[in-house]
Amino acid sequence: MVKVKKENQPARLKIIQTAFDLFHKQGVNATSVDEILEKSQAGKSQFYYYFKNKEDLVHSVLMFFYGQLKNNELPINNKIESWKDLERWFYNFVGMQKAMNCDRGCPIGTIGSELVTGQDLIRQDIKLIFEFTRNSLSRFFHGLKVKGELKDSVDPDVLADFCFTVMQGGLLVAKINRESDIFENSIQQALAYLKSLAK
Amino acid sequence: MVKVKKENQPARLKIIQTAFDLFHKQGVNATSVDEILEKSQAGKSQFYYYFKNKEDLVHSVLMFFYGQLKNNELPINNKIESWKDLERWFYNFVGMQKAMNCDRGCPIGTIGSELVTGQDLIRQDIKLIFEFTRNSLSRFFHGLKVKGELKDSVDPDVLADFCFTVMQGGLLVAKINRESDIFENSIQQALAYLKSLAK
Amino acid sequence: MVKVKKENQPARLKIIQTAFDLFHKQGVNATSVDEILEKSQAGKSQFYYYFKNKEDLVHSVLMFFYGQLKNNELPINNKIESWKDLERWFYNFVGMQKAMNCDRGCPIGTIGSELVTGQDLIRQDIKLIFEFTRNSLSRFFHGLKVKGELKDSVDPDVLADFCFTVMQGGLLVAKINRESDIFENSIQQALAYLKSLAK
Amino acid sequence: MVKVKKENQPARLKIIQTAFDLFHKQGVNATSVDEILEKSQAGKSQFYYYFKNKEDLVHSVLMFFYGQLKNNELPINNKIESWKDLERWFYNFVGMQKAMNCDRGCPIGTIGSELVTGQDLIRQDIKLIFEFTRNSLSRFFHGLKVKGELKDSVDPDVLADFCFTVMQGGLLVAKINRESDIFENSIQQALAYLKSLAK
DNA sequence: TATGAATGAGGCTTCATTCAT
DNA sequence: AATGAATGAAGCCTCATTCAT
Repeated sequence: MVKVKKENQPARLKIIQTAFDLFHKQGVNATSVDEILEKSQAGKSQFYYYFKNKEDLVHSVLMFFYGQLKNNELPINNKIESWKDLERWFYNFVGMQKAMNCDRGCPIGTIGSELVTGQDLIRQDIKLIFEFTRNSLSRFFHGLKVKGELKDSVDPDVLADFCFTVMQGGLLVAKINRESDIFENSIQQALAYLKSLAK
Repeated sequence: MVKVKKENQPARLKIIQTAFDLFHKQGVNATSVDEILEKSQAGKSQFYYYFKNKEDLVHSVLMFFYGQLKNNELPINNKIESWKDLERWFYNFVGMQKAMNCDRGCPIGTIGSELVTGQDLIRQDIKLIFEFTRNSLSRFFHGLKVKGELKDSVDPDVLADFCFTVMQGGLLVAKINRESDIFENSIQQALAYLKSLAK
Repeated sequence: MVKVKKENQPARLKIIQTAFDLFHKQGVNATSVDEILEKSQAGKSQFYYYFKNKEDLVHSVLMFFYGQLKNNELPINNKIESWKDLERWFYNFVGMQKAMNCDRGCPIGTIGSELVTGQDLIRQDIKLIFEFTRNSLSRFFHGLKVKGELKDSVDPDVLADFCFTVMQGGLLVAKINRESDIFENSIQQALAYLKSLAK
Repeated sequence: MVKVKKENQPARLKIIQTAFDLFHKQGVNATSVDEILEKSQAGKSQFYYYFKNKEDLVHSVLMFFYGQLKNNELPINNKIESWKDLERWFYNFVGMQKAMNCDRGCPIGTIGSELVTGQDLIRQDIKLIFEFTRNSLSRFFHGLKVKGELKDSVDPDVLADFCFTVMQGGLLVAKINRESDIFENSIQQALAYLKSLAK
């Protein structure tokens, strides 16, 4: 049987959560192990007890996020079952960003943006998370199609890609501009388009 | 007679170009001043003769890029005058990315993604570059509208925002995935939408 | 049981003692962290494990000195209880200086001389040390007065200030001249004056 | 015939005056050649045209000061001819220091405090300046003695040393404390003593 | 005289990581 | 399972000085 780690490792969890927040705020490269440990009130050697190295921490952070995503523990609606849900899905990102004064982008995209050739483990982690999200969208459009509520010509997966791209681009641009209007304009156009595909 | 300074500073130029390439490849934080100097074959203190500090270099890199952009010295078509041009504009990014094995994203977006609160100078630089690009798109849609070739309800600026967001999102996602299909799918949908707005 | 930390940090102590000696010899600004580490045989990063930065080291050095001063661990007699003690107190400085070929001044005054606006922590440290020394003198003169052995008109604190000033000036001038005769002449006059105040 | 340099070398003079001010404010070691040049609006190479190196600049600064001192171009009264003059001489230092918020000590003493073994040229320069000052005092006390206004037992040179020491000590302590009361108290005592030697 | 560009050593500090206990 | 101490490479930046013109 698998050990239930989380309950017995509060230090590990705290480190992961702190790291996630700092990575989100300032990226991986700008975040030192020391800063993570200081903010998570953990000792220097706890880190290397729980994680092989910094990259392993990034991996763990992503896996932790992925676990929360799958278990629906995040304030992201990945059960998209109606147009209303899709709208909510989009505007939820805007809302989260505004709640942070448009200071941050997508936590995963931020990490992904720093990827360089060779970081294949982390790349795979992010792809996994991205795919999960795209699948949520995909399922929605597939469902519409099955129900005959979408034009025959459209490919549900392609629509999911489109939504995902607008979301990522919007979050990045809003973070840079510290203003979400471009993001919101883009969402509005994307939704207008998608709805135009309804039958 | 006025001295033309830039032409007489090959070292400065070389540093900027090398830095631009390295920032594009691996981000600002992962690029050390030493690496830039080594790759640009410049002496250690040349750097601080020409630039106040690393941030000033980033600023200079962005201003250099902005200058090239304005002078049409980049392989980016910012004279968008037809739907064909718009398509080319979009697919140009795909092509550039593919030429680098989808190893990199937008050079400017990559720098922007690393921004943290307080880096206002660099933020302004990037906003300037982004605005210039959005203006190119905006002008095109404005032109269409003036000519009566666009539905009355649409706002040209909003369409520009939309295109820009798709471009940024697509570049980021393609870089992370090391594959451009999601980007291409998104472009395809974006173009389909935009053309649907034509009268 | 409470752990006694300082005893377990030989590296930290060694660094402080080495730094004190180098600061005394050549001042703070002329002493590099590297030199301190080399001479104290400590690894490069030991330093920043124990001290926040160079200024923190200066602070620690001064606090260490202050601790020694308070605990009477220095070859400075701060129990001045007789005119003989006062004489010894003065000539002790001459003796110490001569033992170093008049190569150095007051270790604390030397640090103080390099102070610039804004270095308030270190300034306070030095003021603390100076005050402690002036208090030793003050107590002596107060005692005399209480015993009726001092003219009524004199203020014991002012006499302490006077002694302290002569000491600081003498140490500085002797260091610069690499010769203590001016210092000794001044001590002689100071003592003559002070004794003339006795009843 | 000797060339009159000063009139023809405004840059050199400006550098020296700027350097003097910066050395006074923050010491020699904390003052970089670059800072001097920036503040004196001189080009990099003017410096090495006029001065062999930084040490030569310090030497030149001291010689410049010495020249001013000898020519009575400084707000320091070195014509001490009465007890009133002596008082003025002392309190003049207090006044100058207060005018700078007790931020600085003796410009020469500050440089002297940074001296290390081997800097013999500069040491000699400072000794020269100090001697000149002590001579001013000496002459006054000698004069008194000749006139029979001083007790027979006193040595005028020793009294000069005493005054000088109090002045140097006072300036240093006042700079460190950013307050001149200890200095003033010491002057008061010194004057009381000296006057007590009058016949 | 005067200039901007170049040099390279060395400054302070932070990094990710490992060791001994 | 956890600790503080240690490591050394590397980070950014400043220094005094010299060169070519």
